[in-house]
Amino acid sequence: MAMTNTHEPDLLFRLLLTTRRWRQFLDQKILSSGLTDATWRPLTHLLFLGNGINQKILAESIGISGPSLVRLLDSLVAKGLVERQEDESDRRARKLYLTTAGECLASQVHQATQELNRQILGDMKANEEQAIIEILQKLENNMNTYNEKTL
Amino acid sequence: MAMTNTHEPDLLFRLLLTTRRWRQFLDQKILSSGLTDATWRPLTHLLFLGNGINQKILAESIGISGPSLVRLLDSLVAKGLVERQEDESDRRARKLYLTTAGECLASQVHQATQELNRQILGDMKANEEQAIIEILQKLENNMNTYNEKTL
DNA sequence: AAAAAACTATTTGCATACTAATAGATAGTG
DNA sequence: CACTATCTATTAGTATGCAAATAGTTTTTT
Repeated sequence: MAMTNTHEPDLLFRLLLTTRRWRQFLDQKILSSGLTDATWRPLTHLLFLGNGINQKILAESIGISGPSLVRLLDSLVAKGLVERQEDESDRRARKLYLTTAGECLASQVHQATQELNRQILGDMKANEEQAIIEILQKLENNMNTYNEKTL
Repeated sequence: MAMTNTHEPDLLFRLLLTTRRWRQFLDQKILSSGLTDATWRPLTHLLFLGNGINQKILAESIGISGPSLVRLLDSLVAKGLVERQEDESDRRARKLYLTTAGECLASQVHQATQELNRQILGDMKANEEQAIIEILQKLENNMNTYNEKTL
């Protein structure tokens, strides 16, 4: 079946490749600073969301599911970077706290990622960046409406 | 340490979220057509690259590593959709072939993904799409030069 | 031709994501 | 009050990606 090749790589496939590449890039650089793989994101988000938040809140902020976060936190707790404390007012929940070491490392990692992101973004203009963000938002909206349409 | 929240989500994080979302969206729809998760991509790429190619070529086309492809192929072979045949001219390599069932399914899945992609892209203009592709290319370039600079 | 280097595919072990099912706690309703 | 809903976190099982190490085959070099 001699299929003539009209297989232009589509936009979404390119998005997948570049995003995966970027993630590996960032992970590789951060890893050399001592933290394993991508567990750095809970740290930096916790730094900015503030101590005492729920796991649920943190998971939403990172954009992963609850169960996915549990293992990352297990690892961070084992490293002495994060603590789980029982919530007196709601005994289902656990409040999250950065330890001193965790806070320090979170700050370092945040600086490092910001610096790397600046390198990757290069001389991108603010309006270019804004344009992409709007398009990404449009993609999200289209997926949402498609789901609603076919539920 | 009351950190005031200036934690605007950066572009690259948004890319990650939207791409993950899109991938899950596509997988969910394709899954309902019978194929598991994201093993559909080797099928469609094989359809367009043509029968008789190496695993290495296919892996590059999909943008994953060799070892990552092995398992996907194992699964596809077990389902009777793909065959591995020894290459007479190079006995290290294996040539890949779609079975009749595989070819049929690949074609169906390709149509389905194209249709879904159209839905997700919505009314996006060709120049908008081109703009993003160029920006993604720029990001790739910046990562490459950064790596060369710091090797 | 013999030795060294490179290449293709695989296996193994690890990291990270998901869903589904479970335990425990709270909230809402009759 | 009791019963049901729901919510938070966890565990278990599955899927997909990687890098490193291995086996077998070329290819290149000496």
